[in-house]
Amino acid sequence: MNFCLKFTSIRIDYSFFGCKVYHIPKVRIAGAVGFLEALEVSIGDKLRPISESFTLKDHTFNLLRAAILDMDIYGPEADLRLDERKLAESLGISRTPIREALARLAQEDLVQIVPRKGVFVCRKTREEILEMVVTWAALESMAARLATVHATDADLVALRKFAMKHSSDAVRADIEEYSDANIKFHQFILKLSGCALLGETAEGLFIHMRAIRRRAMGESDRAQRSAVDHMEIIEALVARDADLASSRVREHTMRLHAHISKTWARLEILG
Amino acid sequence: MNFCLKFTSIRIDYSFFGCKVYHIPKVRIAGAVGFLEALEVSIGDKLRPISESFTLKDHTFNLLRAAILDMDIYGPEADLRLDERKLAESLGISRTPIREALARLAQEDLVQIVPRKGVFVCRKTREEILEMVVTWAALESMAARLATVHATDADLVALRKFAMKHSSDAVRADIEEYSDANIKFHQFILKLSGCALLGETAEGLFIHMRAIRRRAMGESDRAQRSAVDHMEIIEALVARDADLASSRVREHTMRLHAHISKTWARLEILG
DNA sequence: CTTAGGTATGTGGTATACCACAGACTGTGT
DNA sequence: ACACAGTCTGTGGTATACCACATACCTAAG
Repeated sequence: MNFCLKFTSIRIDYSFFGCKVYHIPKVRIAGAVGFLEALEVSIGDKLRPISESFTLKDHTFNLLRAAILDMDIYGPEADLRLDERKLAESLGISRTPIREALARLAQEDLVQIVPRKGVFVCRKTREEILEMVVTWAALESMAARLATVHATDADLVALRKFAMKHSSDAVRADIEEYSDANIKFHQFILKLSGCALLGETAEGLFIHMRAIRRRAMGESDRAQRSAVDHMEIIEALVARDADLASSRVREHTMRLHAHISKTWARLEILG
Repeated sequence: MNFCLKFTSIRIDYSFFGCKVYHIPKVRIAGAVGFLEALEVSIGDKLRPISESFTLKDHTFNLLRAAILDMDIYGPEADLRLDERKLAESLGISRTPIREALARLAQEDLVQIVPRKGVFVCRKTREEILEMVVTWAALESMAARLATVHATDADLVALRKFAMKHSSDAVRADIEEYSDANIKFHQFILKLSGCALLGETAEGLFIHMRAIRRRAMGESDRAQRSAVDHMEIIEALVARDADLASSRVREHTMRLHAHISKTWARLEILG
């Protein structure tokens, strides 16, 4: 009934190190391992600076985030409820770090916290998804513009190589694979812009997109068209034509917008 | 020495309602006021649904956020340290809601939490600021493009009216005032796009921009030029020329980029 | 005088106890 | 049979205690 992530407990018994196992001795874990190694090699030699400041809060955040993105949010009767106590039990930790992780997830609009009611995974509406695509288009078209100035010839060769390798996937492979390559292509362009923030901001959108890609990107003719689009974008980049690259990227992404706009209706009823 | 926000305690003694004051009875506050009013008017008449689900966590988040944005982060010896316990004492609440608020602030990149060290207000580097401007330009140029389709004639009249009202400010008024009007103008365009997410994403950037505007936008010739730019942008919108509006917005914002790029150097040494 | 090592203190991290509220349930009176 | 009120249970919200780590300070050996 309740939401249940398939976590295996991350609590480990480190009592053989002689330290009291009141709660998980975080940094001690890496530290202890390093110590044991050090006994057999020269001390102070290969002691990496220790995994920097691992905290349950951050770990839980990443875990939950991945789990939420992985689950099928839009299933007709997906359980969107998150139970703090059950999560705490599953992970073998207390509620505190979980609550802080949830607070961060809420800030990312991945979950909604309703006081005294519960924590719920956010399901995006059609309109919100369309707006995400628009925003994505905005970011990436700027990225393409910058890439015409910032990217090296070698960068563009690599990009073309990547695109060609996966263009064949578009016709044969399954949607999942195509979608992955597709997103990677776009991330590539964002990276070539030389503006990290563009990529990071877009990443925040991709995360949500991934959850719905199976439902919105599934037609092979789109994949074909997409491959052509990609090549044309690369041409514009190679030509160092900022306006052309920018508009081609924008139009390419807005085609996805139009596609979702048309096909999402049938999905809405599932909610 | 330590960071100290000038909070007045928000703990109030509600014991006269006969309820145990173990911790702050949140909703009860609004509820109790409503109750007293109800004694004098007809019961059940004007009882607004009560401020929905007020939580200390959210309140603290907003408080801290406002306080951080208000402080002069870039002062030569600004105290960037936040002490959880001191904040808790100042606000008259426990650390728990504060920590959750801080977790959210960290997610927004407003503060950085260093395990076992402390939580520090984030100071942006020149490069990060420049990237924010680029991203802002990306969002707003797309917004302008959409606005040429989505905005009504009445909207554009209102926009022109707003811009003209404040163009006079540009020459006489102080930078603070000009900057406020300037940001509002840009928010206006983002709103006219009809795409809320564009505005929200940009808002996340403006928040950081506000903190540095005093140091980056302070030259009157820029203000003059800015007013002209704004008018030209409006013309393009009125002409419903998507490409022109888009590029004018982009170039306008990128002029700020160039300006900061040139003038920020002297500020860097303050850090 | 310098410095390694120990100690005291303060910080954020975590666990835990308890609270108020929401909702379901149940029993009783009509 | 129904309506209503009381209770029971489960949820997130909050406060608090205690932990491990980081740091500054102090002490004693060189």
